[in-house]
Amino acid sequence: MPHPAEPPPRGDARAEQRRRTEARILAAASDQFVEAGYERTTIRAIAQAAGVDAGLVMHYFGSKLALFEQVTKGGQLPPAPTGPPGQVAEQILAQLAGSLTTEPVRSLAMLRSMLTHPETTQAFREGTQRFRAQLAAAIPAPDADTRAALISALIMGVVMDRHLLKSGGLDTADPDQIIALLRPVLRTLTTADPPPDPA
Amino acid sequence: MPHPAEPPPRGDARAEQRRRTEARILAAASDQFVEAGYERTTIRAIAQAAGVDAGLVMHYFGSKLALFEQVTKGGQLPPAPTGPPGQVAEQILAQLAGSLTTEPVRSLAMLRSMLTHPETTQAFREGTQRFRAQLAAAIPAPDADTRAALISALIMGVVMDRHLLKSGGLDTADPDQIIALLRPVLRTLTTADPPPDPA
DNA sequence: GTCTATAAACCGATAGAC
DNA sequence: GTCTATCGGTTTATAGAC
Repeated sequence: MPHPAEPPPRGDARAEQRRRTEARILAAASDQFVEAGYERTTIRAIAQAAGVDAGLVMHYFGSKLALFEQVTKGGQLPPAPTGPPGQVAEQILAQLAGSLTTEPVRSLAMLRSMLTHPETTQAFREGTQRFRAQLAAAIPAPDADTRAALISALIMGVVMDRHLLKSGGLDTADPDQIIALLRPVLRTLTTADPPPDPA
Repeated sequence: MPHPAEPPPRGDARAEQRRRTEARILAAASDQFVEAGYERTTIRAIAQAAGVDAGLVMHYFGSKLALFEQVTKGGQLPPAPTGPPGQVAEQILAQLAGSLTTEPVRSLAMLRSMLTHPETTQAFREGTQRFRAQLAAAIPAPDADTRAALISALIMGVVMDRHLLKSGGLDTADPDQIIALLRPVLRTLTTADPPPDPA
């Protein structure tokens, strides 16, 4: 990834240095926010972890909230589960399988502060609403809304337990086993009829 | 103290007055902790909501942490899902039905601060582990541990979305509808293997 | 570009008056 | 039993030196 938008003119050591320290601060901030949440994370701790001064962090990002929003920017729920009704379950399972192995840092930062930081609560709420709406549209059932809400809550609980709570249940389990156990569950929730009647 | 939990003998207006204000403070603290979590809740705000001074709150409960522990004391997950393997699903559904309607204040206070307050994280972790162990013992399957962990995560996600996140999905849904939709899900997770899907 | 010094606000907790 | 006054610590954020 050479230069995405603004290619630094050749030999501009200043801008390059700034870009590096800024990235280092951002990485340190991500770790802290994911680990301790918004309130308990301090600018001082971020600066220390990044090897710089606290004033510099403020000078780059303006405020603690702005830095947090930079970290969580784009950390929404996965795009969309649109598709043919029969394949919705498999699409969700594929997305979840990815979430179980590779940790989406932005999403984890949002998840951690979801319950205690008002702005994050609202952001997550809106993301969940969009996710549910699209998912419900792909479920052919009169109570599709509630089904989509349950699937959303299930995914949230699973990801949260595995990556944040680490209670010893899902964080040590095999992802393939989790997916295999959730397959019939998601089939049940995404299809209308409980009795197996393939006609 | 001769009578710790006993009602004041008779005519002891002082003790009665104290008991009342103490209960008022405790109620205000519960509200604040459930609503805003441990970090954002302040002793001053609790005192103001209770109509007393901040110093009095400290004088009664000693510290903010002690007050929080008083609020969350006994706010664990429901006791135990022991029983015959065929009835485990129904027992869980019955417990969950109760959690959906009547709000367990102590549990909600724990849930709110579960991700951001270290002591609460640990307490919830231990409670979850006990719950999972007992549940897994009642599931006749080689991967009972993972099944129990998924059920635990599902319950957590559902209760959290309904009472805390209030994203508009499960908080507005009918409890009976939620239970009905989760019945086949829990049957699937608590029984080893229904006959493979009809092809 | 980076750091030092400091301002301004808020917190939990303590001591003591009434 | 309840409240006033205050201490000591931590926080974000700002202003300016190097």
